[in-house]
Amino acid sequence: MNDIASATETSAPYEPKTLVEAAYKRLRRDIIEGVHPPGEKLRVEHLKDQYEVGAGTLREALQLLVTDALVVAQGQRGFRVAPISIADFEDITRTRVLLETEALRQSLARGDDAWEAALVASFHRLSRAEQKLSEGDLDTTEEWERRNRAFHETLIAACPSRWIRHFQNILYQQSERYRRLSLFRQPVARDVHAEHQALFEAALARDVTRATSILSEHILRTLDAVKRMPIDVLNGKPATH
Amino acid sequence: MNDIASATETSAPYEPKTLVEAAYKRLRRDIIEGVHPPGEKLRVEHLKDQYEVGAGTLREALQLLVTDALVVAQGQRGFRVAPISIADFEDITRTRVLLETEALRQSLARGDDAWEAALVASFHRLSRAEQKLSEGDLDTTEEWERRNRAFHETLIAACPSRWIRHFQNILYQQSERYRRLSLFRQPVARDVHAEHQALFEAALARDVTRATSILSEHILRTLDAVKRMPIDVLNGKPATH
DNA sequence: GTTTCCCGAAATCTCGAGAATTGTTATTGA
DNA sequence: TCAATAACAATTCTCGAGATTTCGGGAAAC
Repeated sequence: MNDIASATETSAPYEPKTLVEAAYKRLRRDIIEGVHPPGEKLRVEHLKDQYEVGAGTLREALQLLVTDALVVAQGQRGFRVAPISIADFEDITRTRVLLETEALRQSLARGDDAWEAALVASFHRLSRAEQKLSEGDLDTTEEWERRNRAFHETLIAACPSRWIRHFQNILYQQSERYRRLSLFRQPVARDVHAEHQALFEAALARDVTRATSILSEHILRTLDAVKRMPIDVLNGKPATH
Repeated sequence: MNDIASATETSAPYEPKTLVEAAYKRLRRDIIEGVHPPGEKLRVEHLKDQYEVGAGTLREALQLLVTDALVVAQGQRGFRVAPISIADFEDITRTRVLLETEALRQSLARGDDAWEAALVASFHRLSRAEQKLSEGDLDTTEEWERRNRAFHETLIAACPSRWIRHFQNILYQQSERYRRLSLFRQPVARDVHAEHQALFEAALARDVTRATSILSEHILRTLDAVKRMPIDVLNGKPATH
């Protein structure tokens, strides 16, 4: 089978069988979480010690990250963490709406009983995490991340288009980076659970118009949060400065 | 600036400054043109001689091709030319319609005088090539390829979304591979020029509905051609067998 | 006749060192 | 004091060789 985006696939707990992939995953995580802030120069000589691999191996991992547009390679001047900007995030968000609503449309048209069951299950898991979060248990933030992503993935899981899902994965990854970088300023806020609940019910009812409408606004709402980001973050400074 | 897709950008005559990029470009071309048929195993040891680079260098070039989904990397079992299938091409085509019509919509809404001028120019160049082609001059096929792509790129050039254009580039590349592989059976056919003419006029008139409609059908029509491909091509055999 | 196991060959993956390019600093001259 | 040039240092890019893993054929066992 033509397994597009095996590199960015996250649904299956894929076990990295090579050092390149292992380094790739660790690097990707560190970039998304802001350990390597936007614009930072990624020197191979320094990073190969930190990630405990050879120089050539790390280079390949960096090339893979260019795929996800998390790293940019400049001619003969090495690698750099992809810069960020409000315009870019706006682009990401609007394109995400375009793709994700189409995916949802197709998913609602094709989803069978098994899909419905999976949706109920993942919504339940997400609800539990959101409940704990609202009770002040901040340790579950990490877990909520995963369940949130899982819920959104399940929503469009019945979409038969591998390409749409592939592109959607890349964009989700990108927006996640922006969201992480803006988190410390805009903690959780919003009644996200209510939005998820409405989305879930509309999906189960196969109300395409309503579901896509809710999903659009759900995604677009994150735009405001990021637009209020402090400027120094956009310039690639570390979040703590 | 966040230069997404520097690897797949083709509009600017980007000069490869590193051996990796040079090998990447040559390999990509050979894969699209069918020199390396779908499913073929890409052995580093053999290819490094053919492309006159080191083993590590070629590995990096192959990793870059994974980005474009022209090559798939399997765990510890090396690289392979991405397989093809009718289902995959159908997916590619429909997703292309989704993205390219949206891009055209935005482009028509934003295109200024300079864009109009560029569109007139590229359409003129394309028309000339199509005229020569209809006169039986088969040497211009290569040139027609470029001008056809240029025309379609100019159409959506005023679309401000880098991400949509990025994804569109990838999909265009993919569909080009399918088209090349099916060429020997379905040479040129269709009155492509008439379609281009109608598309051009609708775009100049800023008739969004008409333009997107024509573009959709224009893209979808290639589906039929590929669906009539001989089966052995789909199985990854060389086109000459 | 079919399956299983084992071993050799081939290919992949990984690493460190050398050549080429870029960015910086110091020196010279006006 | 400032601009231009030249040498230096740092980093990137490239290459070939060694360790690990996978693939294929053949013999033995059931």
